[in-house]
Amino acid sequence: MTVTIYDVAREAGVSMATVSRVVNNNPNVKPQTRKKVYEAIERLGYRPNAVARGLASKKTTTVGVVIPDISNSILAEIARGIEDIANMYHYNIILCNADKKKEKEIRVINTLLEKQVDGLLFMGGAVTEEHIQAFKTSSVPIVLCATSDEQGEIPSVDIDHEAAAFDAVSTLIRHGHTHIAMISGTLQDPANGFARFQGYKRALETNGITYQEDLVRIGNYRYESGVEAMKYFLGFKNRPTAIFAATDEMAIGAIHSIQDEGLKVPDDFSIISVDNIRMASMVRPQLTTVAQPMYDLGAVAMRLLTKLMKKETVDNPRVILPHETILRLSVSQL
Amino acid sequence: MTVTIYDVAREAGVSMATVSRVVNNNPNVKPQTRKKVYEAIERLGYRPNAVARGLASKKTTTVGVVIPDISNSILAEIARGIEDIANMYHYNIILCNADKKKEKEIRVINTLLEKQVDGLLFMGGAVTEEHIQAFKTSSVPIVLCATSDEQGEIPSVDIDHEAAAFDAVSTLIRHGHTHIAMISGTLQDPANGFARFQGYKRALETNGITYQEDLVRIGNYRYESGVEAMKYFLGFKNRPTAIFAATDEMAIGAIHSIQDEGLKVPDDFSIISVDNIRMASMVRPQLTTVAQPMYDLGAVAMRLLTKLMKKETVDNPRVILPHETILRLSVSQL
DNA sequence: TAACAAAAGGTAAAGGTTTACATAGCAGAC
DNA sequence: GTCTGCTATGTAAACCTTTACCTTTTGTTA
Repeated sequence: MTVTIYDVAREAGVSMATVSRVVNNNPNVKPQTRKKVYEAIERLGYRPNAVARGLASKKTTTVGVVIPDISNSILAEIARGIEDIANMYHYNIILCNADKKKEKEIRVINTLLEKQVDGLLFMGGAVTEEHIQAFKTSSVPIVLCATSDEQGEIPSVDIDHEAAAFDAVSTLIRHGHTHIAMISGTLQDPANGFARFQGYKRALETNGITYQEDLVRIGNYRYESGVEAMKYFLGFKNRPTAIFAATDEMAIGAIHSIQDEGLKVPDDFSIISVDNIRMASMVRPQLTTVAQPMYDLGAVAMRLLTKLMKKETVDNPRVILPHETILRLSVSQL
Repeated sequence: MTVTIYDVAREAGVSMATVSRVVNNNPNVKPQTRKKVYEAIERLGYRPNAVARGLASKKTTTVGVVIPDISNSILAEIARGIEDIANMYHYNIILCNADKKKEKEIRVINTLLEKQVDGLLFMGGAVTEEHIQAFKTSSVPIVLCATSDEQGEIPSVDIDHEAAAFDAVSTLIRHGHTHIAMISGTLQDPANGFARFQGYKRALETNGITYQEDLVRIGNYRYESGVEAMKYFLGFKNRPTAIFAATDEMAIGAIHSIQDEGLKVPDDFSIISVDNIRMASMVRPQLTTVAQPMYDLGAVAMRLLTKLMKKETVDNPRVILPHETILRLSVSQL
């Protein structure tokens, strides 16, 4: 049925070791022999069995990726970066959605380790003590992507969410705004939630603006919650003049909420956010936002992981990628 | 170093076969023995080696997915459907981007088969004779998702793109439009390109409207090419009153092209398209479009594949999922 | 209590590679 | 012609399970 390395060896009149050498490009094979073996492989339609190979060599050339949700456009972009670099280094990707559920995350990490992946790329919500424990049972390297652990024990690649938010709000302030509301994510979420909120607060404080709790509204990162939150601010007698949204999607929701009310962006409200999803420039007015390098986040994380898997020494295992403010049309001088 | 089934067996004072039975939930084990084994597993931190298991059982509980580009939101949504169902049936997914490049597609198919996946889900551009040949060397089932082969030899799950386009254009006609332009994809692409174009033509013909070649503009499915194509139509002395775009993204590009000219949708132009991406309802005016059930496409394809992998008989190996016209605000009566 | 069936557990081979080690062949130095 | 040291090739064990088949134990029935 299945043709094995033995069949090829017999067909080519050599030993199986020689066939193995040919298949693995070991130089110690006479060109003439190599040719015979290739011909036999061709004739029999031999396909090396990567599972057997993995068992014998203890390497699977496969890495596990746990991701909250591949249908999220930001994460999909990161995943593309991961896959491209993985591919470049001849690794394949086993992808697992875990929806930021701790229990599911732990479960897929274990499954992935059972499958003997050569490395693990983890994207998720908070990295808890329980995660760290699961990571510690691993004999293969692990890199955190677009998240990081409190203690900084684990190699990671991320942006500085706090600074990104700080820059966004500072841009608003530089445009003369002082009455600035925020549409935040949940403060339980360390990166997109808490850190971005902290950046907002610090920007206000740095510029001598008093933080007001009622100017912060918690959303769930999605469009609808942006619409919702903005409706709330629209109800104020003393409306803010600018809105900082933790994500582009919520910002776009806010814009439409404003427009549906017959008001204008940026004339009546300036809007800024963090992310720079494709949609940010596919909306009117185009959204001013602090770009996070999504593709690079994935690419750099995967590159780091390849180094770790090859046991190369890495200078800095905790990479912070730069963010960049993209000025478009949703922010104007007050 | 690594703890094996032998170590567990010794620790629990049983044979390795018993450990294997316990791990695989074979009922022929005394509860008491089972408990001893579980305790030994716990004590030693034993983790079954899925690679060895795969070699012995000739099953990897892994399926290969070749996808054009995971960062495309439609495909990411399909992928999510695939992964959810895979997960439900305890399969993992090896994901490979192939960018609709034939050569790359063939290569990853071979890699995936080497990795002994239990099945293959293929999304791509055209399914050529060469693809069919590659599929034929496979001993595991293959399902086409969001594509299909001319000959219909291979199980597949897709929508009827021609009918979807037909319905879209018919909606325009029902609203009184007769001067209808199309922003198409490349006609080399069988599904999103050629089939949708055919649907456009058939709808015109069915309603006694003469097809005019200069009312069709070829784009690349993306926003910018929608903007571009619409600019072209805007240059006409005798402008069309409605636009059918092959994809939502191009339709949104067209809308903005119109708005940037100071004109209005749907007052000056009605716009309709096919897809129903998330963005379609996050844009003003909200886009009327023919929805394709993206998540279900993936989910149903994966479900079909599980049946094939279990050698269950399937009634209909060529599934066409229904599409549905979503009336929103970009189309109005002429 | 004998006889038998079913349940529980054990033994060993098989699965398809890689790889450490051994051997054969051959060129060049002396 | 012998010895040295490569290069080329072969042999066999190891990788960690599953599983077919066999043996022992347990339980049931007459």
